[in-house]
Amino acid sequence: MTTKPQFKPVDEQLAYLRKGAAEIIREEDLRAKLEASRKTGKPLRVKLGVDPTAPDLHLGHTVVLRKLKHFQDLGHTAIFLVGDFTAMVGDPTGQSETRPPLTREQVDANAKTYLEQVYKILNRENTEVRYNSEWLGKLTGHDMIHLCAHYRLARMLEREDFRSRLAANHPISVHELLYPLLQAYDSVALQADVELGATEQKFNLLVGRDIQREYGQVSQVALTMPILVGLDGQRKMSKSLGNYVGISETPSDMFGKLMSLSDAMMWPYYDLVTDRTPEEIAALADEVKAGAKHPMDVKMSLAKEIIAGFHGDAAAEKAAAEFQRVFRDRKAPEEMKEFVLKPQSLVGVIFLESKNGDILEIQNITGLSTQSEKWSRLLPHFGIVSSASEAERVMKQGGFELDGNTVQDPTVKLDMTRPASHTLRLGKKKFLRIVVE
RNA sequence: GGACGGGUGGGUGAGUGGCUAAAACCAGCAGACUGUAAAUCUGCCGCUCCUUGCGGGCUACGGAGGUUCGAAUCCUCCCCCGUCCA
Repeated sequence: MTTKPQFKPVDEQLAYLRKGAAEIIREEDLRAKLEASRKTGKPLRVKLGVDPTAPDLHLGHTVVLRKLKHFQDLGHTAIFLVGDFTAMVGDPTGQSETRPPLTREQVDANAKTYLEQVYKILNRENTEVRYNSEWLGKLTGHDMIHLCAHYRLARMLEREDFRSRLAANHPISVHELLYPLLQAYDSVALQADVELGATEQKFNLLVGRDIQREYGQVSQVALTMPILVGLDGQRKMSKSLGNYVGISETPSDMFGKLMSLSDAMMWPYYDLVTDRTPEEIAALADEVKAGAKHPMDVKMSLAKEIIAGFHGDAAAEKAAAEFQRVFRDRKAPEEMKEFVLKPQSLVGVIFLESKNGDILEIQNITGLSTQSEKWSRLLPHFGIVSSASEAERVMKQGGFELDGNTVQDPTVKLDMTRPASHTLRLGKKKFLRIVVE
């Protein structure tokens, strides 16, 4: 029953693995490893390490995860490494120079939510999940010194982050120098054949090659994936920049965000977050160029494809239809956040009940039917603006619609005397339904 | 340990006693135009109150005090960052 795993021909595997990759160091090494594994029937050990610091995954994270999945598809061992120990060091990518150390509980919780999301891409059964505290936590002072002795400061400072920070007179803490070494040691502990990472990880991956050699192992292959540019078309996709598409977002949110990509930007997305082959993508691009296809339609296909991967085909179709409805036909979406208003007796208190049952009690709001009440004060409670000032601003600028009519006067009243359903629109994308009972 | 430079709104970064809620740029938001694009144009862009006005109040320039009618700007102490010397 247990037959030796059958690996595809090496050339075929290589072609698949090369797709979308920024760099493979070195490709000959990878070929050699693939050949050896095919001969012995022993799968390659492919490592991808993450910091359990960002529990909300977005498309940017999936680029490299998809590559890990490719290895998995080919029968190799996907090792998903949770850097619970290194999270305390913080990869010095310059973005956030000082990170507060995470507690054990935070790390565990983050790792758990991380994994749940990762399994939307990786095959749960065939994924080896490891935590690097397993071995890093056991290193003695002696071990640490031994590890550090294998690397030179000058080489460490070659790293772009360090170099530029040094040049710009920005602080570098000594412990940050440890990060690449610890990550490299992970590869030793796991006996990794291949390590994946974004291009910004190149330096760290290469340190892994050196350190493995120092510890008497065959150096891993470093495979880097391009960084996915965010929705703004400028900077790397990241949550803090707000230019991201989260993989747990609703289909319609994802759709809207993906459609806001500029036409030029959709091609890298086709490359990095869909399963289309480079040939297919090139053909599509030609058709658009020749005018045979409308860019918007091609972009819609892109959005549908991405969403289908996370939510299924039906949900993707629905999101597409919804998009047409709201933005092409300029109608309100079918589903939106809904609040139920219940005037309480004669006193000036209103209970807002959201659809999912949470009840928000708003004190001192004397009801939209009275003189003094203002929309600008109410809107922040619905969570669609952050402050009353902001709400008032948006209203003043004509970005507020009540039942299809632009309303600029914040004191306009809502008829609370009889039950009704009101649709409210703020800006381009924010909709809300208010039901008066 | 010594000498020097620096810490300003989400970011970069002006501002050396009132005219500064704080230039400029970026990001963000709204409107127009569109294919919800992108680009462009216009406006907004701390919080809050109302009589929505070039209105009132509050908060804000690392922290705590102080000088002054008045401080991001001056003084004292503290914290943090960097450079050079050792």
